[in-house]
Amino acid sequence: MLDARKKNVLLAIVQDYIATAEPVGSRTIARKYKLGVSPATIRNEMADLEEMGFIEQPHTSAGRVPSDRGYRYYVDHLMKHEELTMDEEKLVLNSYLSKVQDVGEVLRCTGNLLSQITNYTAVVLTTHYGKGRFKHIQIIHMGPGQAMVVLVSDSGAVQHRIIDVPDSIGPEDLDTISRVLNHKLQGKSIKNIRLTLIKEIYLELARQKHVLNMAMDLIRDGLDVKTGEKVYLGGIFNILNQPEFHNVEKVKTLLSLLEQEKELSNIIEGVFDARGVTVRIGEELENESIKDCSMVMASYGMDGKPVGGIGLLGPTRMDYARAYAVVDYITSNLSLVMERLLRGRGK
Amino acid sequence: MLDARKKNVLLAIVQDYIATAEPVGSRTIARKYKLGVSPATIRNEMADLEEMGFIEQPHTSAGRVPSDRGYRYYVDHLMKHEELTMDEEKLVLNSYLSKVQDVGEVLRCTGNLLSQITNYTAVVLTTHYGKGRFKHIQIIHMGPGQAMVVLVSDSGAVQHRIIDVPDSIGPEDLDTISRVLNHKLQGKSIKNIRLTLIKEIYLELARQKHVLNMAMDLIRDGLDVKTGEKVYLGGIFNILNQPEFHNVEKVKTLLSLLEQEKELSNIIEGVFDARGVTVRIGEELENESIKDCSMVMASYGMDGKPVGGIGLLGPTRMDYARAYAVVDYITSNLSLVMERLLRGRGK
DNA sequence: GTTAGCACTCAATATAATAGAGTGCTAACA
DNA sequence: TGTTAGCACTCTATTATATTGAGTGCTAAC
Repeated sequence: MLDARKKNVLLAIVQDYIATAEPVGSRTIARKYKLGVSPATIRNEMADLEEMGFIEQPHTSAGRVPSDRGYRYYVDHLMKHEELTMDEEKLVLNSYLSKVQDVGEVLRCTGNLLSQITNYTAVVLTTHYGKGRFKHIQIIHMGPGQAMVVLVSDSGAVQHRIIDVPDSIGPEDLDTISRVLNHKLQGKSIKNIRLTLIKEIYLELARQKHVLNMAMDLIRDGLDVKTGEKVYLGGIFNILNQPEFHNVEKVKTLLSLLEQEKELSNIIEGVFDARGVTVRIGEELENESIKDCSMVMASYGMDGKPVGGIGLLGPTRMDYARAYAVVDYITSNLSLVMERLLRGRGK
Repeated sequence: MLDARKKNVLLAIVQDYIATAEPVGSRTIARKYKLGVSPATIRNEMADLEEMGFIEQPHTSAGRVPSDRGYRYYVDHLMKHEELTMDEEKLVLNSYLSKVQDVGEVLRCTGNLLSQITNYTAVVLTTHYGKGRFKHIQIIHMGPGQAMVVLVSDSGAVQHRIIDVPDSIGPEDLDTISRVLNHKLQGKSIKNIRLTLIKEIYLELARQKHVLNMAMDLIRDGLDVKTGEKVYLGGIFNILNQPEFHNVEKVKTLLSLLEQEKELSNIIEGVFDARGVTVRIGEELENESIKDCSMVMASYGMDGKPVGGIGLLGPTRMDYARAYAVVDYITSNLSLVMERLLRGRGK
């Protein structure tokens, strides 16, 4: 599709623009990238590349800038895949070693790591709660009339909630209910708990009438967990270091997007089914307010099933090779950490 | 200290500047605020006020702008206290009614409310975990070799953590340990748990040797909770709507502060002991990067004891009267919500 | 003590001039 | 036929220069 020299010119333009954020002229390319031809020749090639839609000109007397399509071609065909430095890998491993207490903490830490290493804004997403499967429930008696429900899903999400209980119900009753629920709910999809189980619970607990009502209430209200995903952000203000965001209006539209977690999770969920790292460039993100941005994303998970995703958000001019390497390295480690966390060291 | 007319002039300057963000000239005051005197007279008063340090001039041919000291005088002596509109109060109450499941959720919601109503950036802080007192612990058996520790403090914070346990320990053993710990730790300060209890636990469980080691490990590692406060932010990007932040450099220093949770919590913790709403203006915040900002803060709590604080961050030119009213209204409601949440409806 | 009047200051805006980077095209060259 | 030197042209960015206008401080009169 593109002959070797055109590829080289495009590569030079993309690399130079990523590095300098200045439109790239023919002379610069000839000087810096030694393609063995004169600026005039390069100008001809550039005219062709522009006609094909890979680069564009901000105005007549400026150099060329890659278009979304140009970046896409770069990512798909020209980009050299990088690796992290030893130091960076060590940083990641150490962070994970010291934070393996709690899923939320691990994800927050992941967001910070991502942004710290890359200087881009990081987005970390946990999967929709309702998609998980039931793992364990425990109702803990905390005092007269008060109890706490703790619900754990196989994706590692833990929900807790304080509820009121009739004074007549003691710790043993709560244990009974817990046991029955655990038995009945094993492996069920959390989203469907309410629908499927009312009858069964009824039969099981019919003999202990005073406990029954409580259990029913619990299923109706207590398990009505918030089903939203959770989004962790890291390095929000990193984006301000990019020259394309020296204008406050742009920053505003971007930040207001970052506050709408719904939008973000839609974008990232779109790549859950993809293998490995996915890059969405500019308009490919299909969102007006970040049409000048790109996102490098991947999902993490257990046993090959995704339970969440991470993404790096930067200008379309971002360093894709580096972002790609970082996202790749971190997702695979994150998946390991999650498995260890949810299954215990032995397994 | 200031005669009535000077007060009126100062009030006019502060109000006008808060409303317009433009330096206020003598003519504007005479026209808009009908003090019954001519611009020339006002100029004389302004010269006095400037000499006293209440106002300053950005440059010779500009109007006057309140100084930190001017705002301070305004807040202490001139400000009229406002109330929220019915609609706003309703909004707050409704939000709280629908979110009373979980402390974290309530605080996140509070951050959003604050920023939504005021258009300033909201900071919501929970108290230092170690300062709370032990309320309940439960070790839940989740499968062979795996258990979850749930720790609740009287300030409502809940910590959960998955731990490995020896395969030889079954659910009943975990119950035993839970029971002993609950008994021994009742009401103790969480920070001191480790120091005070090792001996006692030892005596209590000496007979059940196989459980003892596990309990010891738990005390040593499992209860070593993260002691940091938690900070919830709302409406970070609201600050961008203020004309004083049209310059990206300022935004950057501010946002980088907002990412340092430590700094923020120090500021807010400083007002935990104060009754009611506290206002810190500009340099009073003692932090270089927000010397052009002010914060309106208050603590919320139970039984008069603070368990956290909230704050509104805006430019020194912020609308103190309104921020004051909002912070006041929301802290008192938040305190109620927290009490209800942690004690159950009846009490 | 108050006020009108006026010269003065200084940022902000508008206007013009200049420099410089980069292009596209043409014509000559290998 | 592909490559290249040369050159006129375009357009932004920068700098220099006027112009405007809000607002002041001071003085002198009321």
